[in-house]
Amino acid sequence: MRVTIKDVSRIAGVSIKTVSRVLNKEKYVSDDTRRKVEEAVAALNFSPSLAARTLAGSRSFQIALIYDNHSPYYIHAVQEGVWNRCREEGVRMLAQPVDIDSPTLAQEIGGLIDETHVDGVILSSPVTDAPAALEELERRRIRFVRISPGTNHALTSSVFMDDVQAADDMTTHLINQGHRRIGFVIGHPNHMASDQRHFGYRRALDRAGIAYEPGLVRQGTFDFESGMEAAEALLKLAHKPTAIFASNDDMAAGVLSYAHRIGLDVPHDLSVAGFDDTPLAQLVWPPLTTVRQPVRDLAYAATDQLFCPDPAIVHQRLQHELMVRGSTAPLRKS
Amino acid sequence: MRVTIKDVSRIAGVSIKTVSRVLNKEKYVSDDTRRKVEEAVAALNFSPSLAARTLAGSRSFQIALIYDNHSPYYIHAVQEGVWNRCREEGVRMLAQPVDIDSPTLAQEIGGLIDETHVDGVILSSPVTDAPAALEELERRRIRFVRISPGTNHALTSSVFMDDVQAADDMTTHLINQGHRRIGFVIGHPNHMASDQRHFGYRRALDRAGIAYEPGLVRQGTFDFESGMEAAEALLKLAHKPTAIFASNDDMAAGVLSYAHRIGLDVPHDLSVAGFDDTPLAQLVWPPLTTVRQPVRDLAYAATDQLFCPDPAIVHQRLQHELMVRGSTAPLRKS
DNA sequence: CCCCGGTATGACAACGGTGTCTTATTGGAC
DNA sequence: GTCCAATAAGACACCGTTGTCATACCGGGG
Repeated sequence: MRVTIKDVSRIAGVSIKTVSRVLNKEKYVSDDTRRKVEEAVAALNFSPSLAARTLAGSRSFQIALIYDNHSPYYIHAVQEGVWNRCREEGVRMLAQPVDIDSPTLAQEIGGLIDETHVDGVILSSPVTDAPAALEELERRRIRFVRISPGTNHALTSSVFMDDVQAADDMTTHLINQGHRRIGFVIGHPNHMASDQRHFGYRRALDRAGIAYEPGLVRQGTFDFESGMEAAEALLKLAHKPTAIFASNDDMAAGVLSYAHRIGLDVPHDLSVAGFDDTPLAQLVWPPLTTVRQPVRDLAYAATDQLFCPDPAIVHQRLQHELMVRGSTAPLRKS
Repeated sequence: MRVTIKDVSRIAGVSIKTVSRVLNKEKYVSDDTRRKVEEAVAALNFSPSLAARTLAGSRSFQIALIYDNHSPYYIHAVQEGVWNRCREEGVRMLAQPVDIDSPTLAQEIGGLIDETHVDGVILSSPVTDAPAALEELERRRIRFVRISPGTNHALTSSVFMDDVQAADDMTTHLINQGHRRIGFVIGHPNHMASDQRHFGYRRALDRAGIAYEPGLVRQGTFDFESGMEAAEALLKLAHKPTAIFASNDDMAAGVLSYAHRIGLDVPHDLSVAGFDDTPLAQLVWPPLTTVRQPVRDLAYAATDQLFCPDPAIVHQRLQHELMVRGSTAPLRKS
């Protein structure tokens, strides 16, 4: 029924163990033998049983990607990045959604590891900051890499981008266009990134010698709705902002929507900037100036680190990119 | 190091085999023994090795979800549905992205099955219609269920929704609001659903006694850009449509965007309808009237069928839902 | 009282590979 | 020519479960 190493070894005229050696690219196999085995493998279209390899060997050729993020775009990008690196390595990816607030989180992760013997784990934000998850992984002494962790940076290897710098860059972009009154919409309070983006905004203002005005800053929750509300509050001010920087694209879309509704012309009456460069950024009019998070690359780099034989703790920062589109423009001299 | 059945059996004071029986919920275990084993399992926090179960037994407690769809929303919803059903069953889900145009598609799928011994496969559209994939699965005699297949309906079990009826319903909704000149933007030619939605549009017109005008129908490609272009073409007609029905939300957003740019008031000057009910539908102004595809439910139902012990071929149709929002309105008497 | 089917449990091989150890064969340094 | 390290390949146990078969007990019908 199933094709096994035994069949391959028979065809190639060598021992089972030698076939195993070829499969695992071990040293001490003659070129001639290697070729014979490879031909037999191809002829039989043989794929080794992962279950058997896992049971007998010390590797499982599987890693787990654990996530709890409700943005399909983000998850999709992460999966793609991890998957791409896995494919190069001939390793399977187990995608594992979890609920970081679940009281059984540690148990679920522990069970996953015991059942599947995964060789390593990728943690995607915000699971990166769930203490229960981190403790469980530590206890099991399994290697893991975190994508965009918010806390405990020293703990493990991680890859991330600099949210502070990115928000600073965007704010500076607006300042360079002549804006002085720049509104800001803070992200969801649960997200580490929200604080960092807020801080980057302040830092850029400081450097430009512009006073930070709390009245120009509103709390949002990362959704469209909250962007609209923030825009309404900001644009009803007596001394209105000439630009609004929202901490993510959904909220920026909300700002845009409200601005249109009250008849403002974006970008000439009001510049609007977002963050994340989701597809949405190009599905609104005008297309949003925003910050591209290299999510796919982060995921790829994280997986790469997981496969790296050197177990040193490494922190890798990837570069963000300012995507300047139609929603921001130089301040009109009025 | 690792906790095994042996440890459990020692603690519980029974044989290895008996523990196995409890784990697999087999008959012929006394209540007393079962309880003892369950206590030992809990005490040791034992999770059985999937690799060993797979190797020794006839099941692998894993299924594969194979997809090649570039819409993150769709994939995410499918994964969620499949995952939810798997979790109930205590089965792992292997998410496997593929490229349906790859010449090695069959080999990849074959390799996946050989390596992982998955118990079954869920095929998500459009992999559902890749002959190479179907042949390979047939050859391996593995059970699989298809989500929204476009062809070969008789071949295997499947779950789907009625795209024709949904497009018919939406068109009828517009007709009921008094519209007679209804533009239509066809979806990507590679997608089976495109034809069906187009056909549903015609059917509704027919039934209402409205002539089908090819001039009111444009080819699109499911993306924002093509929606804008189609809108431009349609709205430059001497005898303009009063409503435009786009085959998906992205294109509808494009229509909306173009309409705004030329100063039309949606929905009073023009009604716009989409299809799919992606989150985008509520991130544009006004929010889109669209059709909700029950993607998550489809995926859940498909997985349920996969687990169903009865191997009969079943076709299950799930109900769509018309989401009437702000982008459509009764025709203004002018 | 004996036999039998239903219930409850254990012994043991097998699943398909890898880890470890052993053995044989080279080719170069002395 | 001898010795040794490097190279090449095989024998065999073992990984942690499940499938199969054997065994023992129990209660009821003849």
